[in-house]
Amino acid sequence: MDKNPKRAKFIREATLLLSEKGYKAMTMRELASRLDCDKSNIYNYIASKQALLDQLLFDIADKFHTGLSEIEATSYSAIDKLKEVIRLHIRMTFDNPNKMQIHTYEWRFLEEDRKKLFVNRRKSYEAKISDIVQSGIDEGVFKSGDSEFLRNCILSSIRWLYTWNSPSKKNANPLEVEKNITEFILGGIKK
Amino acid sequence: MDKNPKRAKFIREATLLLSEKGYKAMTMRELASRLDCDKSNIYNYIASKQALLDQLLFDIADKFHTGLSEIEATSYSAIDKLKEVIRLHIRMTFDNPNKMQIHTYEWRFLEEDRKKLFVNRRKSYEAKISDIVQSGIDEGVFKSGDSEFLRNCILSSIRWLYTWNSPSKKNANPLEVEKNITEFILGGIKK
DNA sequence: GGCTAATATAAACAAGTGTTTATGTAATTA
DNA sequence: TAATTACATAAACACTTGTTTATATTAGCC
Repeated sequence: MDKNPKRAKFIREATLLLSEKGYKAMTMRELASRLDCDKSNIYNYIASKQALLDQLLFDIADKFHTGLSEIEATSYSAIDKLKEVIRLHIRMTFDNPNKMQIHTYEWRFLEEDRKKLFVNRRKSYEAKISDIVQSGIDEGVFKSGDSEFLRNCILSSIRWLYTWNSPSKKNANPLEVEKNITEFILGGIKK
Repeated sequence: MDKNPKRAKFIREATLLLSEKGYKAMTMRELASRLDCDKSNIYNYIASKQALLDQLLFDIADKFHTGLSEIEATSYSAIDKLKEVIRLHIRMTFDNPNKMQIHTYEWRFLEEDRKKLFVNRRKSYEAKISDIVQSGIDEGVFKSGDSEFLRNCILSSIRWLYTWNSPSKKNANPLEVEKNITEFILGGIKK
């Protein structure tokens, strides 16, 4: 993945610690001790603590955006597009729950300008999903309602997944989870 | 509410700042400047920053627990109990979105022992809701599935509400939101 | 081997943190 | 009026933070 294996290990450990402690509570000293090196050594790999957060957050955001672009480029129906969005989010979560946690919790600690950029991109991302929902309503396959409101319900239904650590998770594969969450979102829990 | 109006203002402002910045990023100095007083003055109202977080978190947790106890004490059907749980969460969110945000984000900054206690109580709270879902499945009114998994989907569908600040919120009253979210959880979005 | 770049170390810095102390003033109560 | 309580202020303390500097060591390459 990364040319440099030491740098890769650094990124891995930093991501882990960042998700464990949160940006403000994570210290360069603790990160260093996990990497068995001196704190000053970290700056061989990254310019600053803030740069680390920045890189991590925009990396994930980019993945979401390209993922959604691919979905938008298809000629799928609204319902199938939405299913693909659900799949995208679940895949990302299974791939790296820690990064997902960082993505949802830690963006507020970005520098002001970058934070604005991040929030704007997220807004535009979410707006596109609202559009999919809206077109589903227009097509008559989704119940009528505020598409923004529904989109929040939908994305929120998936967001908890990165916290999932119960015994029942062991037997869970992404495909099955995909099926179950899609069923919840589309049909609810009532028989 | 509070006998002491100054103390009440302090609590209000502290809650606000805590939800804005997060526990680690909130400083006693900034809190003081918002209250137009010296930092040392704060300690007339609260023993420590940690005590403030602690009080806030366990206050909300207690409200959830007593709320749920009242629901459990009824002879309602599973579906009506669940509806009441949804109502409880939405009411709490409308009453104080900032406190709700703190409740979901900031518990990890509790001292080790109190954190354990908090997490255990939350687990037991959530287990009770799983039980309601499970009994709904047993009664045959809910689709079959992992009750823990479904409970997470359900609670998550509501959790985003405290972030709600779009224009469409202005015309929203809790009752209507209650109806819409309940509809989403029970019946999904598909027609 | 010699050179360049990557990595390691230890010490220091400047800024910020929660909290305490000591001292004062205003308000309330007796 | 006197005594007690509530509130205010300024200075200091002890500690932690991210980051830099200067220097040493190692590794890869010609």
